[in-house]
Amino acid sequence: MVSLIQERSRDPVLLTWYRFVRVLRKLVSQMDEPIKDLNVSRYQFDLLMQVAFEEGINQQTCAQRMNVTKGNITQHLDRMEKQGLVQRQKQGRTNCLYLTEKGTELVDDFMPIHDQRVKEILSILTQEELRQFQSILRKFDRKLD
Amino acid sequence: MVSLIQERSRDPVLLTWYRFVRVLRKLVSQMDEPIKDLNVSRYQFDLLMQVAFEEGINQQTCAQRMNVTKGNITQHLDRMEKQGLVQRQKQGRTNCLYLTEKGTELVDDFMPIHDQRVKEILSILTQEELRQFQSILRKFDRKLD
DNA sequence: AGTTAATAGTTTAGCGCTAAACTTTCTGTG
DNA sequence: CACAGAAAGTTTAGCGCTAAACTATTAACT
Repeated sequence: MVSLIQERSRDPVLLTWYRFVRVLRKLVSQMDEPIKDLNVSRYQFDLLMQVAFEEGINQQTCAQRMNVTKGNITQHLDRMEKQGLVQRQKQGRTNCLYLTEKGTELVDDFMPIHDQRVKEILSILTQEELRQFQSILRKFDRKLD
Repeated sequence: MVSLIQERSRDPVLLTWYRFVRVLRKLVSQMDEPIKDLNVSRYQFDLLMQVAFEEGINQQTCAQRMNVTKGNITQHLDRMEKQGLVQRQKQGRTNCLYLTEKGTELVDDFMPIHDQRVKEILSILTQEELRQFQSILRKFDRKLD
């Protein structure tokens, strides 16, 4: 048994998988750092960006675009509404979402920092590697539907 | 402002980032599926694999190898010990971890299925792409320390 | 119009994870 | 030897996420 497990631990495909999981965890936590200072998480910021991109968007659409459940959106909005970043406007059964002034300010201030951070991390790849990376991700993306 | 945001939404580097985050979420949830049937999560299974790989390993080492906090390991072990999959053996201030019979059985039964699943997902990449992917991940891995 | 379906949102229980404060045990140095 | 500090584990508060059951509104069909 032991030898089987040790053999397994040298399998390049499995090693790639574990590295993938590990790298993502690191990447995401790196991304979170600068946002913590503003008392807004990366997830909340992404949500804010959705609303900034399309004012009046509803929660369902947000959930679909961010690939999360609508329950999750509800929870984040609860907190963000309390923080005065965003507003729900009930229209029948749907909620239309709008940025408050404070929310708009935060997006304006932080978007460049956020983007800079992403680019800084991805800048370790060459043009060619970035192209390869995109193509690989697209493949996964298509496969996993 | 709107035009700036819309311009941003076409930036290839940012698009790559968002795709990366999205793809990982999908990949991880795919990986979880077959494990759910056995009442063991992927994380618990990975932990089980650590113990199988090195019987008598301690929690701290597990935490380091899995890139998680030791508090997290404590929590998982609590549940897994209740399920009778693993045993703690206190030795001074450290806990030595051992698989129970049930735990060993689960590893034996499930390891091939788990590995098959990983390989199936990664098999959409060509040899060349897998090589590229590994090299890209290694770069991130080194950068993020 | 009245009943059935689907759709939007909320709630709740629970897993996964962290950070930070807290025991307990082990060094190491004067 | 004693006492400071490091190291291993535990606890707790809290965020991020899901699934599933729930409410409320709208659509659709006869």
